[in-house]
Parts: sequence; structure tokens; C-alpha cells
Amino acid sequence: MSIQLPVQTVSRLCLIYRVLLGMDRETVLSSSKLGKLVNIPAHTIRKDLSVAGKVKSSNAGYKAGELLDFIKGLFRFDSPLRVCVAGIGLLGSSFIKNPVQEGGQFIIVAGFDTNINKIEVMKSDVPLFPAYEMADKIREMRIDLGIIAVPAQAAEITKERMKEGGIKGILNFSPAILGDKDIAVRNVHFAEELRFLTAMIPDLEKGV
Amino acid sequence: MSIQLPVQTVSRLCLIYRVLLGMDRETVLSSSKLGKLVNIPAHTIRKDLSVAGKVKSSNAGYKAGELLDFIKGLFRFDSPLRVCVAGIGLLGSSFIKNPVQEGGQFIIVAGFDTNINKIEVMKSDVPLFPAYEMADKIREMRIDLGIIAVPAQAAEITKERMKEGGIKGILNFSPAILGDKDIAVRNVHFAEELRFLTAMIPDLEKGV
DNA sequence: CCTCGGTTGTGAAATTTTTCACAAGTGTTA
DNA sequence: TAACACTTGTGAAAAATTTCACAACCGAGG
Repeated sequence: MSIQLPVQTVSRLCLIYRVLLGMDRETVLSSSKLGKLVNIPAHTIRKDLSVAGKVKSSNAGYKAGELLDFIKGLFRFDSPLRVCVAGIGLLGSSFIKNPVQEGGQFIIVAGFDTNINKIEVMKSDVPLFPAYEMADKIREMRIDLGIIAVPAQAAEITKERMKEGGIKGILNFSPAILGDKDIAVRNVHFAEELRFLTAMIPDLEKGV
Repeated sequence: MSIQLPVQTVSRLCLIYRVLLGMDRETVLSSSKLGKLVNIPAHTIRKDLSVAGKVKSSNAGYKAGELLDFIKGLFRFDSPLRVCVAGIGLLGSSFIKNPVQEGGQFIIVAGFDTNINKIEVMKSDVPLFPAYEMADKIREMRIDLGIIAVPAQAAEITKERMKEGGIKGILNFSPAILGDKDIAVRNVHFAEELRFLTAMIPDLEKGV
């Protein structure tokens, strides 16, 4: 269980988990069928499952439900995680208004913003608090994950507040690049995705 | 120039490009200083630059401006790219309303949606068109990149329409997993980022 | 001019990750 | 039962990537 899986393997298993979620549990999939759905070669999928510790069940394909349960157990996706959002701007509020529905795996339980007016004006089922209460509320509400959707200059302090509250992981949408030795941090940056895409295009000839 | 760089190297260079953009061109950076800013070991940065073909300039640090220009030239980030958005929902319209500002590298030039009403009602500086005109408009307006922000079931057909118009790369925010052998495709999925984060947390003890 | 602390660029080593190849298992059809 | 067309799991080979170590270089301060 605690053998450190290659990052790429983790990422691929998450992808597989996603397609399995939207699939009948009884569906039987071969590694090659599954591979076509997620754009991963069949042998890589088999290897990933192998190193992840998949125990032999049959040599005639995987039952979607069983595979789902295997990955769920492996990464402890079974119990729902409490998530908070820092920064109630356009992006932040979209998380609060349209919570992710992944089988109830994540529950948005709180929002934070430095702007008290915003907190009071905004209508929301999710309770909103001023930013300075962040550490306390995170501790109090036993929040596991944080989404940072604040401007770049506020990102670092937000991270620190979240850490102080004992958060375990951060998904950072601010333009700042965050990292931490104690907790897991993932940076997502839209413009950078576009840039990466551009860099990966083999023979781009620019428009006139 | 055409030597195929490792994907990871490309990704790291994009990250470095990002921090350089927000920095005075005259700033002098050593590989270790730069490394701290982007959370990459110094020797990895040096190696990346080395395989990317960086020519020796000095043995006393990198000038931010020069490094920026080097990466810009390497990936042809110099001329702006035309981008369109398919799906004028919450996410899609956020791209249209708050265009990314990365030094004018990307210009949102068109939006598409199947819902004609939405197109007529929405106020926007960016011209909006019905989805069935997508291929034609993309060709006509010489659009380079597409952002897909449509529901899962419409993702595949949207990709095909974009390809038909001759698009070079797609950033897919729909829950569908897209791939293509001809053009560059990048899938971004929020819930999956949370899931990956969860999977990467070493010793997560769930709340009560 | 010489030394010292700091720097880069890069072959070579070490490590990680992917790919391959195949023994062995399954289920169906006859 | 036998043959066949499929499948998995995995050790070993291959390939890709990261890390290391170090020669060569820079600039400042005597």
C-alpha cells in the first residue's frame, strides 16, 4: 500500500478512475478497450495495475466495478473529503455555485475572502468567512483540501493560512507558483496550459 | 530546433517562461535562484537549457530578458495566436470576458455555441457564432487554437469541427477525454486535479 | 595578476519509466 | 475434449529522464 507509485502511474490511474465512474459497474473491459478510452497503451495500463498491486482476478478482462473499487481502495477515494475555496472571485465562486459532482468524493464546505462585503452580499449554500478566520475555520471544520483562487500576491499568505489550519493538499489556480515540502500542492494555470499546448504543436506556422 | 524535447523539459521551460514574464528583463538569475522560484532543482534547469540548445552566454548567471527571448524563440512564442472558445457556459464565457493577458500571446477572436439565443443575448467584444459555422469560421479567421468548454457528449463532435477548420491545438475542459493523432490535445479536468492531489497526499487520515 | 566564491554546460552514471515478449489462464464453439 | 481467439500479469530489455561531478569560466577584491 505504501510503496511509492510513480507519479505518472498515479495520474493514469486517476484518469482510468474517471472513465470507470461514468460506466456501468458490470461492463467488462480489456486493457486494450480501456486503453482506447483513455489514450494509454494497453501494456502500460496492465503494468500500472501490476505495480499498484492488483491481484489476479481473471484472465478475461476487468469488471469495471471491481477495477473502480481497486483504485478507490488504493488511493482511499472511499470517504468524502472536505474542501474549502479561498477567493470568491469569478473562478472561486464557480466552484461554490457548481460543486464538482464526482460521486460525492469532494464536498465544498467553506469559502473565504478578504472582502467582507462580498461575503455578505453573495448568496450561497456554502458558508462564507473572512480570510483572517481561515486557519481557525479549517481546523474547526476539519477541512482536508484547499482551492486557492486569489490574486498572485495573496497566494503565499493564503497557503500559509491553510497550512496553519492543518490542510493536507492545495490546488492553486492563482498565477503564483506554490510549492511546499510538507503538503501536496498542485499548480494549475490556464495561460500556461495554452502555452504548453503551443510548445507541443510540432510544426506551427503562425497565421498571417 | 526540431530535436524533440522531452515533454517534461517543455513543461518546465514553460513554467520558467512564466516567472520570467513577470520580472524585470535586467534581473540576473543563477540556476539555483531560478530553481527556488519554480521548485525545480538547479541542475535540472541547467540540463533543460542545455538540451534545448542554449548557447553559452556567460558563466555568471542568466539575464532574465535573454532567457525569456531564448525560450520565446525556441517555442515560437513571439507572434500572437488566435484562439476560439466553444461553449459559452460559465467557464467558456469567463475566457471571453477575462481574456488571458500573457503579454498578448493569445487573442480570443471567436466564441461558438449551439444555443442561438445565448449568442444573441450575450454582450461581448468577441464575436459569437452558432456552432455549425465553426469549421468555416475557424478557417476564415485563421484560428490556431481552440478551447472546448462544452458538455461531455458534445466534446467529440466539437473536436471534429475544430479539426475540420484546421485548428492546431485544443485545450479541452469538458469531462470527455479527447485525444488525436494529428493535432495536439490537452485535457484539463478540475475534479481530476483534486483527485490526483488526494492520491499524492502521503498519509491522509480522513476527517471523522 | 592571482585567488576565491560563485557560476555554467555537459558527458557519464544512476535511476526511473516504458515497452516488449511470453507463459499461463479463460471462455466459447464444436 | 480440443482448438482457437482472446485475455492478464510480469520479469527482463530498452528507452527516457534525472542526477551527479567536474572542467572551464566570471568578476570582484585585493
